[in-house]
Amino acid sequence: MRFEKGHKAATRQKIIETAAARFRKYGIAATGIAGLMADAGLTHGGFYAHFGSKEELVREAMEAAAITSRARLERASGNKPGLEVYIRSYLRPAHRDAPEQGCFVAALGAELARHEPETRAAVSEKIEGLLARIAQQLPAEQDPETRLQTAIGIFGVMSGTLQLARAVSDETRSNKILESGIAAALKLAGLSARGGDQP
Amino acid sequence: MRFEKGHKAATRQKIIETAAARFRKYGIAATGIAGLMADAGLTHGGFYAHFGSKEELVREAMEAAAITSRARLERASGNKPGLEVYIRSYLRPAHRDAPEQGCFVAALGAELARHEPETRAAVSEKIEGLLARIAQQLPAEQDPETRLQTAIGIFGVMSGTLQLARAVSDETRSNKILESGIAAALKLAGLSARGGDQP
DNA sequence: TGTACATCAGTGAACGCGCGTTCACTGATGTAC
DNA sequence: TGTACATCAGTGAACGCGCGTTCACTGATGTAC
Repeated sequence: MRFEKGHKAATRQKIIETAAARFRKYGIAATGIAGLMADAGLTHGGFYAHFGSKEELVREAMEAAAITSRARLERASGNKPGLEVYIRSYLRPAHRDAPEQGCFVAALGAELARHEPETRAAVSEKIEGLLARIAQQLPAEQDPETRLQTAIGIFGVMSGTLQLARAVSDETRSNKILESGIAAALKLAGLSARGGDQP
Repeated sequence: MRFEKGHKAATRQKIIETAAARFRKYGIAATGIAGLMADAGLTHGGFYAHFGSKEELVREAMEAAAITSRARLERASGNKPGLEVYIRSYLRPAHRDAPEQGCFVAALGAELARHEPETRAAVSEKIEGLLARIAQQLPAEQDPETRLQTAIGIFGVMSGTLQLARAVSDETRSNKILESGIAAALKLAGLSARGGDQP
């Protein structure tokens, strides 16, 4: 072969990662195959040697993006107050300003809900996994059902306020939204929202 | 004139309302002018007699959609526990299943964040107005700043969990997400989350 | 009251463009002899 | 060690299609005489 072993797999991975970034930055419908492939340093014709369709790439890219989200949470849970670190990291201005490297739910949630059942199923699975992982970070004395319910509220407020912060154009007001999101998420998690008035 | 007085204004309104529905249902990028005009019972050529560009229609349609959101809140605040009625109405399965008539933030939040500054400014204004109105429903003893912060958390969890509920394909799990969203929003609002254990 | 003309909301063909997808081809390398 | 051939990841022209936008035209009505 004229390419070293593993070359094709590496190219495929490159395309997936480029797509995961572009989809989150510009939206899926607004991202074309040709531009995407050019971004990955290739021409558009080669695309179908790697994927059966754009939709198949969407699925792969969302799985890749979900790994990032999972890593973000796992990095945070190394610390003692893992959930608080995760919440604060998620609602940082840096995350708001870099959707291409950020949470795929906040960047594409509404758009993914309109995709094919197969794509939605794959996305659902990733979301449920993330929610379960957040639930694991909650105090163990609560029953699993309650913890999952709390986790849903926490993640809902996180992705919801991140989107609000991205939609609002004035930066000061946007920062205020992020702060309010942190306060709300911490309150739901039963963590101090005001810097130490609870143990 | 060969059309009765007010005919053009009525047509314009028809286009705006059709667009407001289609944008929320299919997304803005995925909605074409021709299909939109056909839906409104017209041909595509007439579009530019009413609007300077698609982007201008987006702005108009979002303002129309915001009026719906505002009406939903105002209808709820006629009742005594207005905010609770609003929260429960927002997180109903019927709202999840009919994005075309629902909240434009949950349906298009992430996509709107990618539009032109002029559009974003118009959308921001609507969002801030909605947040202020929610804040007004909160107990008056709190200072305005705190109430706004709480309102942001409440609306964040509402739109965030509605989107999660739309993204997750299994209906049972989706309903559970809505329930969890209600519980979280009520908790943030200081209202009973478990059916009456607070006054 | 009856005809001629002005108005203008809406029509539909056409514009250049980018979309997702297909396919015959290229050309650098590995293998066979 | 040197040549001939097979491999196959990537190329780029081409497909039909729908996009946003433009524009010459239609035709029903209101107004002028």
